[in-house]
Amino acid sequence: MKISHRGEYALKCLMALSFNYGKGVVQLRSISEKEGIPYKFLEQIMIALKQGGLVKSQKGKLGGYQLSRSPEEISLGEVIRLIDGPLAPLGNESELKKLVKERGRHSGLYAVLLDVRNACSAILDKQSLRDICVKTIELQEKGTEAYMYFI
Amino acid sequence: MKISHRGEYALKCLMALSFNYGKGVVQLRSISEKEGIPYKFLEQIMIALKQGGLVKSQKGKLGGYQLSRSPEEISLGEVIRLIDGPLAPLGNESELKKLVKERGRHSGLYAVLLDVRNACSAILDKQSLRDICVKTIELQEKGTEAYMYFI
DNA sequence: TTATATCATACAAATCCTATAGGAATTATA
DNA sequence: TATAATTCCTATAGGATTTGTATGATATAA
Ligand code: FES
Ligand code: FES
Repeated sequence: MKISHRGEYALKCLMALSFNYGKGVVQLRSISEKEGIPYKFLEQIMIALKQGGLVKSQKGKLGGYQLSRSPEEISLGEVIRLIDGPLAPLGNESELKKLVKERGRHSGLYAVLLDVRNACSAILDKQSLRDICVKTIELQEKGTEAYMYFI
Repeated sequence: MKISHRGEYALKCLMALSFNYGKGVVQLRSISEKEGIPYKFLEQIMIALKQGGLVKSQKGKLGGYQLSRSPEEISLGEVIRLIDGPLAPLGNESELKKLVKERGRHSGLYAVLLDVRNACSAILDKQSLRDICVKTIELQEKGTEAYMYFI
């Protein structure tokens, strides 16, 4: 698995929406500027996130985006799969399983790669956007409020 | 991390050399045909593996390649790093560590990505080429000898 | 001398990624 | 109603990366 710029932008943007969950919509312009993400590029990413059911939008003036579920119901794994594909170093879970079962000349190799994909999934499917918020806040120095986004 | 065709070819080729360790050199033509790897592409990959110190070559007629260390002294991690770069979903270990320590707006996110890279490294740096040989043989049906390469 | 292999570089083709552009549709507000 | 601000949608350019081919040089066993 590899996280592209596109994927990193998506994650950062969703973190911004997580910090603002329950406070209405946030506009892309604001996120784009704060995170240094090219505006028109971000627009495309958000369309994908919307089609994937992670965010919902409000059109028109004063429109914007918000999470469509609470941050604790969205895992990192779900985001990364949506934007950058399977969480495996090669192929995907079922493909790797098949290669192992075929018992070919490299089944041992694929078995280890399947272990890797399972280890990655175990972490990324467990960590929710909310967990990341908490972790980030914990990592801040006491007294700093760098994690505050748009309030 | 993502394993490219190039990386997969390298791993398969090194497995062939592992199964033949101690029996002299193996020629690329043979590996290329058996594994379905484009011959001239494989040549390039082998040069990289040689420069990385994983294999040594014998030139001229009856030449070929062999592992420069025993299969148990070469880890999957070392191979993948050499061909496809760092074992992290984003950047590399020291870069991720730095991003976490900076305590920026996304330190929590990078902390989890560092966990992922650590999980991947833990597996791939531990598994040696010999381990893969053993695993592959174990996965074969009794009586089959599909793992036998060039004997 | 010949056949066969590695070594090295250059380059072509295809694919993927990043980013930009232009405009349509929608909505709040003056 | 007019205007401004925003999401929505598609096309496409440019660049980077990956994959593979071509050509020839060099080394060595027979
Ligand atoms: S980071 Fe690629 S599968 Fe784990
Ligand atoms: S497979 Fe990409 S870092 Fe684990």
